[in-house]
Amino acid sequence: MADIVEVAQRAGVSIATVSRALNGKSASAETRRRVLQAAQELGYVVSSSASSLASGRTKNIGFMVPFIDRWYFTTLLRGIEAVLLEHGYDVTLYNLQGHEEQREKIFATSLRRSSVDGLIAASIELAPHEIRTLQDLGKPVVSVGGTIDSVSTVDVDNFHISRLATEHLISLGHTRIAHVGSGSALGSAFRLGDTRYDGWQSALAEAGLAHDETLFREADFDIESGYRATKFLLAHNRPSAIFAASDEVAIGSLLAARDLGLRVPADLSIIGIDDHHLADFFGLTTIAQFPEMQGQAAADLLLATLENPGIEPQHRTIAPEFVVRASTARPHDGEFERI
Amino acid sequence: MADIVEVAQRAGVSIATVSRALNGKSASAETRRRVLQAAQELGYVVSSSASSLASGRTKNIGFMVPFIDRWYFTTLLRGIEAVLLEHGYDVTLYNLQGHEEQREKIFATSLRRSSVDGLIAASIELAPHEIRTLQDLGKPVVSVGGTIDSVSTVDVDNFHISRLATEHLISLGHTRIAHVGSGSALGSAFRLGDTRYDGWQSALAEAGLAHDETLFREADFDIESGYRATKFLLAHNRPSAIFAASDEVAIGSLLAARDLGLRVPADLSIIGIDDHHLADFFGLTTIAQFPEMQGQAAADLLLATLENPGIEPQHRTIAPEFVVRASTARPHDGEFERI
DNA sequence: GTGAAAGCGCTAACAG
DNA sequence: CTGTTAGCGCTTTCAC
Repeated sequence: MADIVEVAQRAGVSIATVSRALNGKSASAETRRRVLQAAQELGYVVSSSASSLASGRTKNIGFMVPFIDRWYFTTLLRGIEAVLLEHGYDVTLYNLQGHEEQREKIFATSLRRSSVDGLIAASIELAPHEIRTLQDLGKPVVSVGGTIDSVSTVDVDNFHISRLATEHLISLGHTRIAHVGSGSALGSAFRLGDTRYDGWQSALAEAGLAHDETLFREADFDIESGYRATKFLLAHNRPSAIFAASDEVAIGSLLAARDLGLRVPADLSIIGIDDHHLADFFGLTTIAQFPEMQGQAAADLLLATLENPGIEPQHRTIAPEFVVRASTARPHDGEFERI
Repeated sequence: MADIVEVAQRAGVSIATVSRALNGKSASAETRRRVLQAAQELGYVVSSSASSLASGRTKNIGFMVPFIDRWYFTTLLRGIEAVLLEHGYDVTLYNLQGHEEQREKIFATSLRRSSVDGLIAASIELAPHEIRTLQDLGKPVVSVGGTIDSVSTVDVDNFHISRLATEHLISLGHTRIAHVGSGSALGSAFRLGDTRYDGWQSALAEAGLAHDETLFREADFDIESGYRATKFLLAHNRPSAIFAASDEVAIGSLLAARDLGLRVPADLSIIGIDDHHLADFFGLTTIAQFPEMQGQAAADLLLATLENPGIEPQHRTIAPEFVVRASTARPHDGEFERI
């Protein structure tokens, strides 16, 4: 593989000039053209290790997630990738999902051997010493779904979203509105459970609806958990509507309702959060939170910080959007039909 | 961040000795202990770019996928990560899912700036010039779900798996066995569609069942597509059993059957492939193909090649496993009940 | 705008 | 087993 010396010879300039021309630094138009052409002809691509060693920049950013096998994170990743790749960055994945030792290794070694220029951390609850490690890195970090102080953050307003969802149900005339969410299994990874619970409570209180804790049921953020929680709810203290903390949970609710012979939305309204790719298929009313956009925003913020190290941490909130489909209606109103 | 010189001073040895001690090369026990301690005390971690530049090894491997937001790939990734991280490797993701330019950039730049020591490519249909690029890299590649010549490969025997699935249905007494799979949208990315179709045909022929092309219906590898294909099948030429090319497709079939008022398995048996995490929830009989194991095997092969560059390309086939749940039964046999 | 030269922090011979 | 030394291939002053 050709190196910078060959390019310099072919272009008839010094290697310093090649470096500058290729990196968009000062160089005459003609020189730049010749260098570009020589590089092109030789199929030259800069060696990342040499470039990193000399410049301190790796053109690589880390993406840290508590899980990778969930729609939210892979979708986030796609948004991040799209903008980062366009700017010549690769992304290496730090998945905290594995064993505890795997997690320790990531913090103790992977992150510290400075193979990334910055980090995007998604929905992660970090231990104090882990946060210290990140800070000591001295590298820009942007947090998505924000749990890290004094770094740029992109998030959605979960409290607001939950209120929107609950208010939608209230406006339809529901008074027995249940909430399923805030599971414990993800408790240490997500912090949004509580916020969503609070938004639900808040909307209920504002509408003058009595607090009824038996209308809340815990579930992890997946279909199966939503299914079980809903079955319990429906058997014990049947609500006329359910606000599920995610679309996957809501799909579980949908399936549970059907297994019990209830019609949605005639007998039970269901609303989720996400606009998961399955939401359309299941005719689920939901509140879109655009993870891909969140990823793009996070990447943009990181890039901005990389280009302007002195910049203040910024905060970007992605606006949610209501997506009305067929899973919500006025109580006992059968005019809607699922799929 | 401390560098190797500091460690050398603190340990009272030369930097070469530090390097050796840290890399497990020859060094006396006592020296190694002192070096390790000094490094520990200083919080020293080798600079990856310096190390890469000097050694030619990056401790980074690339994982290339046609999509990232599918169960199969994320599960594969988890297997890969587990073994790679343990051996001190990071993994950077090359997702070909984006725009065409994104794909080109990955091949033209990302892969060629030699920031990885090797590559694991999953279920990707590569263009000839892309294969050339990979070969020119001169780096070990292992392919999962194999479409690349002369590199180590791990896969499952899809033909065999399809036969197993179909034979199961035949042994139950079914004679009208449909197949839904082999979608076109993924046609360029996967090659397993055809193989699965062939296995189905083969088992049918061997059992002396007449070929009936109307019992085949195309679907992409997701729930919605499986749902639509099954609805069509059920309306036009109703089979007594369906062999779905993946569990997600099978779940679509399950939902379609229910929406049409059919009971599974009393009125319709359904079998999938994967042992997707939702399979258990839906009571789906399936054939497990263990993507996590596939990932581990791929990583093992890659590591072996990295340690022994001269090694011959190897081929590892992961054995599938039958998982009998509640979605298959003899025709008209109602003794099983879904969930 | 361009070239010469000094590293970036480490690894890998080569001696000893 | 250990120290000395020569790079690895670039980027970045510093002069010109």
